[in-house]
Amino acid sequence: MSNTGAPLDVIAASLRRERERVGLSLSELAKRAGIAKSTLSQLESGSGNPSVETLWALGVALGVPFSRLVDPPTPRVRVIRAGEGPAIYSERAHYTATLLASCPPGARRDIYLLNLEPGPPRDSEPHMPGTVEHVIVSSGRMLAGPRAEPVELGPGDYLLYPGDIPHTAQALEPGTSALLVSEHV
Amino acid sequence: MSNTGAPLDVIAASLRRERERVGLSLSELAKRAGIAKSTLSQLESGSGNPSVETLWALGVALGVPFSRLVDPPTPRVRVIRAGEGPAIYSERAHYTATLLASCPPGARRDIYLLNLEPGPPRDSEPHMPGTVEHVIVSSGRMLAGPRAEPVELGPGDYLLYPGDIPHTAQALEPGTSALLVSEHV
DNA sequence: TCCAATCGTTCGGCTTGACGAACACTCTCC
DNA sequence: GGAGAGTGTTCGTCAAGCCGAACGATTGGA
Repeated sequence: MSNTGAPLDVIAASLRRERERVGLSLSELAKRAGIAKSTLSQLESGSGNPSVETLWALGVALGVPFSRLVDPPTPRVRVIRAGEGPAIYSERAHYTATLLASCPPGARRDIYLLNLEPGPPRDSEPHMPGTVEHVIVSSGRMLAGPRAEPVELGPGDYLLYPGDIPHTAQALEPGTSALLVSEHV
Repeated sequence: MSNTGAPLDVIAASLRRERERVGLSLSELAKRAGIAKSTLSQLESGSGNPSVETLWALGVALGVPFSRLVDPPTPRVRVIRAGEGPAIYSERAHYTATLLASCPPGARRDIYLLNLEPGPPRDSEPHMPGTVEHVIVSSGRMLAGPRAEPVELGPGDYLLYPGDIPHTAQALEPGTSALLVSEHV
C-alpha cells in the first residue's frame, strides 16, 4: 500500500464501490456489519475517521480484506509479446529486465508453475471477485485467457486477464510450460 | 490479508515489532507521528481501538505501509528444483500445476522478465526491509541468490531469497531468461 | 550522591466517533 | 390516493479515543 493520499477519501470511495459491487444497500450492510447506518452513511460521504474495529467489521461483512478498503482499484486484459515490454534497465549489454506487472497495493500473488500437454482445454470457473491472473510462457505454445477471447502465446509472451470470469488454458505443443501468477484481492 | 483473528492484538504486536525494528523509542515515535505517547502506549498494550488517521500517521512515521500493521510476518531462502514442487492438482495427465509460493497477506509482488547473457555477476544492493525475491528460470542456467550463498539454477528451477540483503544474478549460459518476482512489504 | 534526562505508564479533560430516532424521499401494492 | 416498506440522510446523546500533564523507574554524568 502506498502511504500517499488522503486515506479517508480512499476509504469512502472504497466502501461505496465494494458495497455496490456486492449489491447491498447501505442499510443492509450496516445491519450485517453490526454498525449504525448513520455511521456508514457518514463514512461513505467522506466525513468521519473510522476506528479499526468499525472498518474491520465492514470488511468482514463485505467479504473483502482490510487492505482493499484502504487502497485503490485495478485493470483488465493485456498482452506483452516477447521482447515488447518496456526494458526498464539494462545496466550492461548482457542483462535486461522487463517490468511485466507492477503489483497493485494490497494484492496477493500466488505463483504456480504450469506444465501442459496438448489436449482438451482446461477450463476454470471464475475465482473470487477481483482476481487477476498473469501467464508467462517459458516454452512451447499455448492458448490462454478469458474463455470468450483466448490468446495464443509463445515463449516469453505475457498475458494478463481477469480471473473472476470463466477462463481457459490449453497447450498447443508438447512440453509446454508456463508460469501462472494468480493475484487475488 | 486475512479477516481472521483479533485485529487489535495484531496491531498491538505489529506496532511494537516495527517500532523496535526501526529502533525508535515509544516517546520518539509518538512525537514523529504527531500523536500523544499515551495513545501509543495504550495501543501497544493492546487496549485501544485506533482510528484510521492515528494508524496511518504511525505507518508513515514508521515508514511502513498500512497493511503491515494489520497483518503478521514472513520467511527466508528456499529452492524448488524442476519437478520437485508439490503438484497440487493434475486434473488430467496433460496438465500439472505446482504451487511455488503462496503469497503472504499484504505483500506486493512485482513481476519482471529477465534476459541475461554470461558476464560479470550483476550485484544488487539490499532493497527495503522485508523484501523477498523469487526467481524462476525459463531457459539457460544462472547463478542467483544472496551474494554470500548463490545457488545454481537450471530451467524450471525456483529460488526464494531475501531481497533486503546483498544479492546477485549471473548467467552461466547464453540466452538465459528467467522470471523475477520481487515481493516487498 | 545527586541531578538531569529519558524511558514507558497512568490519570482527568476535551474532542469525536458511534449509536438510535426522526427525517424526507421513492416505489409498490391494495 | 394512502398505507407500507424500502432507500439514504440529519440530529442529539453517550461512550470512547485522543491528548497533555504528572507519575515512578532507569540510566549516565557531574
